[in-house]
Amino acid sequence: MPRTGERFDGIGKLPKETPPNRDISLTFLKGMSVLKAFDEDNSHMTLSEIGRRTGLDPAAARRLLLTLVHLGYVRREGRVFSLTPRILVLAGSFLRGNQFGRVIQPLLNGAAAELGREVILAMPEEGGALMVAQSTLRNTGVTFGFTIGSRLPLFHTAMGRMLLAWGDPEAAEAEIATAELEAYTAASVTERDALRAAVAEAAAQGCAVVAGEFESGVTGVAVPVGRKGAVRAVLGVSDAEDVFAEESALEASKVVLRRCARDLMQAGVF
Amino acid sequence: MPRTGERFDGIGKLPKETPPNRDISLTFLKGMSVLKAFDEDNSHMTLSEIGRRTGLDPAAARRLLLTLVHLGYVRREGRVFSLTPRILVLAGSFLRGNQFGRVIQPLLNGAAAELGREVILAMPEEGGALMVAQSTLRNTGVTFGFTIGSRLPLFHTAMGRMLLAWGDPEAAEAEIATAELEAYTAASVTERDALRAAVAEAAAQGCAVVAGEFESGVTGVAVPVGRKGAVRAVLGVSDAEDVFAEESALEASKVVLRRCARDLMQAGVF
DNA sequence: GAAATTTCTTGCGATTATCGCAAACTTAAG
DNA sequence: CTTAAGTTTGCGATAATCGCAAGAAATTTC
Repeated sequence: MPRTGERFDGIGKLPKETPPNRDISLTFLKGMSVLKAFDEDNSHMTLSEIGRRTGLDPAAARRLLLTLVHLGYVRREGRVFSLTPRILVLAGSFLRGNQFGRVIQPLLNGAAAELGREVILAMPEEGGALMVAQSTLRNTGVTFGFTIGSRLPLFHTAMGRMLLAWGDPEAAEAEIATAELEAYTAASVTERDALRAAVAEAAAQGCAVVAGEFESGVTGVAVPVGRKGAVRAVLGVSDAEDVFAEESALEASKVVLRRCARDLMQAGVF
Repeated sequence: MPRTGERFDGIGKLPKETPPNRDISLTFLKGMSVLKAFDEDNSHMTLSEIGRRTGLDPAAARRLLLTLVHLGYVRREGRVFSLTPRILVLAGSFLRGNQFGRVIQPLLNGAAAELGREVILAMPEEGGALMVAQSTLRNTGVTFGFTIGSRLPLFHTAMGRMLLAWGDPEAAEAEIATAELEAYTAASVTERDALRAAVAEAAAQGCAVVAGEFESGVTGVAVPVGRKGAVRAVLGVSDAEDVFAEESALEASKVVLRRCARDLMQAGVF
């Protein structure tokens, strides 16, 4: 008998093992993969596109999609489907449920005011640093195009490297050893040993400074939030390289960010 | 035969009609209701709480929950479940997929710089105005505690009233006629006829001004984005009442917000 | 500290929701 | 106009899900 329908474990990920786990709902899994199929580069999709992206039968994809439409998370205009803002309600639940509005945001704003520079908070997330909040001071343009929910690369940003350095060492090593290294700029470090050294340096310093490896001419500074080995988040700022070339500016950033990190811990939100 | 398992249509919402719609996936529906069960006031829940909130059998709730844990959207610490930041990835997909980072945010910041005051963008969402973006200038403290994904009431905020006035008139009337009116402050208008008049006024003016009905001493100003009768969003600012008592400040806000609304339309994002 | 209560987990068989196919139908492309 | 691609619907086989109920594990109460 030809098994056409296969176990399912995410977008395009073909079933390798088949653990008959009765505690995981297959249908829900597939539904979520349909929701996940909408990303920055695929915000508007037709049914067959979604079917292809998720590896689902068009008929199945359609039913899950219609369920999402029914719930109001997806809109349908003719033959194209797209997310509605309702998805932000879920995000808002996370943000406000974790005191982002009342506790975290003011602390970020305070640090940003001191530094005169935008401060960003990111949390670890599957192969990246996930932006979860940013100060509402003045947008410097450096982080142009990035919003809450943006993912920053682990290897070539200060925030990413700090997460690696302050998290589980084994996980970091596994990441460094296996991930494919993409060069964003000419300055991007793409040798694994050099990356290990950079991460070790950040671990030793308790802060990471990365210059021009993600965007040319831009330097990032990041400090950890949480205990070493159990990092909960990172705080970071970025600005033109020559700004941080001055030692005092760099030092000031570290001091303020560290104090902010401590305040976040003391506020009990991390 | 005792029907114990019932059709399902959301949190706590008991099944009224039972359309055997083959195009809606029941399991997915339930799974999403588990996800939805996490909100601002219930960010950390135990299994049985979730079961109660969703009306699901504990066993079923558990399986759906474990599915979410498996996917990384929910974390489990002992017996309490809570959302992880991964939920923000979905939000980010919506935001960046709709040009929020690169187009909308700069326009908002521009308007905010002109006004020296935070500008908020909200979209219509089931009985409320959903905050989808805010300028990153300086937080005035007026919107303290509100973040992306926050829902503002329809009746007692300028943004909400503008949405009512510029959207489908029948829907607005239905809303006004049936919704229960909650008074946030002593100034809150709670008579339906008075609300109808206020909404009509906003429709006539093409902008809404609401003073102290949501927060005492705070006035909001809002203008629509989109065609009348087919509003896509609203732009708003708020500040202390006496600030807007001066006619020139009010006018300036309207002018800048309207220009921003026009730019948003021309940018093709709405 | 033991009993009582609530909560959580697991197994199971009945039920039924879901699946993929294939055919009908629609829209786009050549 | 013909061909191709995409979408919708029906259908029956299959397998996933369901609620229950019993057992285990906490938590609370006395």
